[in-house]
Amino acid sequence: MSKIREGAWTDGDAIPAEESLAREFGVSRMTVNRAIRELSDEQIVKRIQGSGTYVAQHKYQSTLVEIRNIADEIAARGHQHRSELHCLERVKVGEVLGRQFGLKSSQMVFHSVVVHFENEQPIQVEDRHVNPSVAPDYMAQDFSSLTPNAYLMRTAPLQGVRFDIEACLPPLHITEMLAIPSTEPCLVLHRQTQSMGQVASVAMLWHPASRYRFTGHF
Amino acid sequence: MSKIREGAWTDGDAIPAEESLAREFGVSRMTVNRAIRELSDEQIVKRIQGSGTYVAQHKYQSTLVEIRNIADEIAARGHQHRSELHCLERVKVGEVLGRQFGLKSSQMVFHSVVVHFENEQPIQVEDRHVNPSVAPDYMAQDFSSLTPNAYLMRTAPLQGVRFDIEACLPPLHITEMLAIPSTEPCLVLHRQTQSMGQVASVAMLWHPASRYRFTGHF
DNA sequence: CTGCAGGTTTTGTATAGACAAATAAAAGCT
DNA sequence: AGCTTTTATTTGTCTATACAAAACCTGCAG
Repeated sequence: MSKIREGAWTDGDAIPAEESLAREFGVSRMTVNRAIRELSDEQIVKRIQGSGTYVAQHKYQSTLVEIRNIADEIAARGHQHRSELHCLERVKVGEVLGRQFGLKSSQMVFHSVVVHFENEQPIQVEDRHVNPSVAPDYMAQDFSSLTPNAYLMRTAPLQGVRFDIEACLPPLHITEMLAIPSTEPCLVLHRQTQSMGQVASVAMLWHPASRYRFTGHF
Repeated sequence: MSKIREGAWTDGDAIPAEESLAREFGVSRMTVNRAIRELSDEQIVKRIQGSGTYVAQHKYQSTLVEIRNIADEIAARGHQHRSELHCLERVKVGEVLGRQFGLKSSQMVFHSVVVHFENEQPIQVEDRHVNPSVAPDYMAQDFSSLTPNAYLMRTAPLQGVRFDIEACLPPLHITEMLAIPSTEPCLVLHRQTQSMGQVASVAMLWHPASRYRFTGHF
């Protein structure tokens, strides 16, 4: 009854009032109310009493690993975020990654390495491979002002995520970027995102054990 | 308006009809309908048109860290589970744990340490403290046949969970129980469960990095 | 006793109307 | 201009009623 907006006006900020929708579709306001309330339960729209209802950007999140910008996460803690681009290139995807992307090992993908700082302390190394057919302009982005994650989120609508978390003793180049001793373990989030029916991105996110943990509740 | 059942008739199978509830509380049937529908959305009750509404057993699970028995998890992989009880005692809760439990540091709690094996390989050290007022018979259980987790799940209805995941270099006694070198990091799940309005249990689950990872998708 | 038909109960959904509560906008005052 | 007060808009909630759909129950026919 009210799935018109799925493809249509997915803006960021406005929806007609209940009464106009009721008149437009020839149903009662209670019916519109319930429909919109259910959309609100699903976090698809946000309602503010006295103001109106606004479409919310879809925030895919699981209890634990919500797909959210590390920059936003740091900002939410009231801290300062900065990132350093260490690498941005086109590479052959290779055998192992190729299987994850569903590509032949000779095909090319984008590869970026970004280090994220929280209050000038390195907190995450983001080693990411991106499917060019999903984000063809990936290489042209300025990743000092926009994180790769944020760019992908806005470019390709997220359809699904697979991830796993493990503890690792990091290789040398990771310890250097994170400025930790080689004996300190890392918490590694391996994340594969899907978009437009393909694997959009495969990322390894390295966090120093002493400065990072995943947390959640329900 | 309809939180009567929280403490009351949590059976397995029956609730008065909407109309009787409406009469009982002096509200309209639509109001009752909405209230019960919301309970149904939360999976607290199950409704069958034409039949009635029945209270459902709660199944708490998150995408990643579903509160599930490690024994079941291992069985689901087609492997064999065995556990060793290393410790079962009453101890003073102390300062730090006391804060988590909301108890005074001099009060007593139960403490158990169990090592879980998958195909005879140690895979988890479960170091758990339990609130006696939630599970007074905890010490009398036979934890070789039933995991502490399984016992708590059946004894105390789960209301909420807080957890975090970190990477740690394990202390010596953990490396011994897991039979790993002292240089191997551990993936540590720290989990606090709530039940009957109190903190029921605080657990630290140690997993060797080489043999365990958390995984999920959505 | 079995099987089918019809009636009853119960949930599902929709409607029009009313008032409360929160926000936003406009008007008025200093 | 800056502030306060009033007004309008919009969502939140509840009500009483009506009919549809599914499951259940009862009685009748064979």
